[in-house]
Amino acid sequence: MRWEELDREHCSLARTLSVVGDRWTLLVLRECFLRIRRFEEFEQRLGIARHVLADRLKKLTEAGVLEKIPYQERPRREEYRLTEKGLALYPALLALLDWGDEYMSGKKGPPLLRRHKACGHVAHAVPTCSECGEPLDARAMTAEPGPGAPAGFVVPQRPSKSAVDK
Amino acid sequence: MRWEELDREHCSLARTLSVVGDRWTLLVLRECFLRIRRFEEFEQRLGIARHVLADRLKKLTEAGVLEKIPYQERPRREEYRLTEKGLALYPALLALLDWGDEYMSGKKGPPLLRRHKACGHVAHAVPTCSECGEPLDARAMTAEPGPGAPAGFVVPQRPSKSAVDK
DNA sequence: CTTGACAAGTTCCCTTTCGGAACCCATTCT
DNA sequence: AGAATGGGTTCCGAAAGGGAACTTGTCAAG
Repeated sequence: MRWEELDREHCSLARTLSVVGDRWTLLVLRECFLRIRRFEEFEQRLGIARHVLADRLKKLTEAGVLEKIPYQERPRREEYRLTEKGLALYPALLALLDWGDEYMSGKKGPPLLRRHKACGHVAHAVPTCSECGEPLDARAMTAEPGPGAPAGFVVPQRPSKSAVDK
Repeated sequence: MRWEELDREHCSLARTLSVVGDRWTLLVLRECFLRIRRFEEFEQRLGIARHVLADRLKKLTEAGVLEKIPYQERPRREEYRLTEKGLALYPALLALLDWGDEYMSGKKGPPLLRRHKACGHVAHAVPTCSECGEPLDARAMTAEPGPGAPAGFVVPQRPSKSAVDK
């Protein structure tokens, strides 16, 4: 399977990854959420090769995650800003960040803390059920085919037949 | 910046991406959460080149996200299972999945629905504040240096100086 | 008028990684 | 003995990435 085929997969994760599932893309988005908007700023902060940066910004723009907004004419210069679609990636970034804080920090602890403006506490994100509000974990959900499922789609429900689930 | 340098970055997102920030790795993890555990199963379901799969499984195992568990001796065969550290990636996968459902589904809607066992409803994840329980979005948080911050670390707080924030 | 600076790319070359297919190896089945 | 099974490794050509130099449009300084 190639990159270009990913977005035709019948899987929302695969489709998401066709947009953001790349080495640099999520780091570019991290910068966007930190209010970085200009080509040179991205380049200097990330140490990314310029043509790779140009490619990622172009793809993110085409995907509707970023938009180019002119901030001056003559010479025309544009900066990149998150769209609504891009802002909606925040929960995903936050979840990855929280995992890194928890499992990848050194002895000293996480390098960056996030404080919830509304309550004033240093906080992390807890995924909760949109319907009942209870916290969710890996085993709290079951999968089932949805309206966009291809014909004959099967959701694997059990471990490999000869394996005994612990 | 190269791959190998990513895990030395003072950023939890970069460190997380040094483990899972690759084209295939998150798809391998998707399969893990669907209870796929064996080399051949991963290969057939993903259509990934075998040596790339071997490499990703090795790296995930070394990172402590998966562990190899023997399911038979003579010949010795092992399968890959999520560790606690791996299971803790569920919120991140779920957030990416939900974003894909929302923004990348075709007209027909998402291909796979997730039902919350506890309440019985089809649901998605809502990130909420660990301290006050309110839902979080992109602008609800501020960043500040934490205990693991490098000396002289600066959190960008404002847009580029000449830009007017909309 | 020429030179320089700036921002945002683009081009070039060389190295690394990937996709696809073939091959390997220990063990069991027929 | 020969084929099958599971989990890899090896090889090749193609694609992507790293790094540096070059381009373009415009203004400001000398």
